[in-house]
Amino acid sequence: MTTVPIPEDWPATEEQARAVQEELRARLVLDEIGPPPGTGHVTGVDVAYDDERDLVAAAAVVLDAASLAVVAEATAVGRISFPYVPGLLAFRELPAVRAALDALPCPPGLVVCDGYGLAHPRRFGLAAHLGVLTGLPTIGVAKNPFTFTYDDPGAPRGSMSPLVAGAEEVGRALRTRDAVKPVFVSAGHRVSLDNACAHTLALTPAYRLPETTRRADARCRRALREAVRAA
DNA sequence: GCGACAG
DNA sequence: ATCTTGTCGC
Repeated sequence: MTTVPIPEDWPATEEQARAVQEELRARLVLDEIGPPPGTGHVTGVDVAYDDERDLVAAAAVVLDAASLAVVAEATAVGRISFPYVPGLLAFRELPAVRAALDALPCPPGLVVCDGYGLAHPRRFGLAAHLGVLTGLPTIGVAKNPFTFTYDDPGAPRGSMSPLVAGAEEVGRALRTRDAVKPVFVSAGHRVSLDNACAHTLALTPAYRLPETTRRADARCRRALREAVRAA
């Protein structure tokens, strides 16, 4: 387990945070397909909080993309860097996520975020932001449609429908298990939406949520309990 | 102005 | 995200 550093230039206000998003958005790479599913590494990242004690814990869990076996993992614990504000989630989660990724003993490959990438008010959600900061290929898989709309996909696993903002397709509602509520996939950095959906299906052989996020969620919660116990 | 709103 | 009991089902 490592410690989370809060960057010196981290925004202190929502105003500054929004300005950072507008600026970094220009560096987002959207013309790459990304790595093919089932090869190399796939890494899940997630964060847990204890607002009372001002504690944050993040985990990065690396899976072998073919077998979905855990290859490596790392955790980071520190202080909360930003409040939760819809549209500014990245400023709350990124310092901890980056610290966990930096502590990994091997390359993460594709990174799967718990949240959105392009599907965002300014088209620069958590996954897009993480991708620009690290250069890594990233995608976002969220549990809720946020402010976007969609038509319910067909019942069979693999069915999908566009997640839209007005007339723009910002992501996709993807059914990962038969007749179970869909997940909401969006491209992050250097990965196409089609490929992001293919990866999500490859990561959901048994549950609604990707194995990457399930593993990372369990791991960061444990790291948080241990940090609370020690504090 | 009011309500909704990833995690 | 987090607070929380039982309960239905494989």
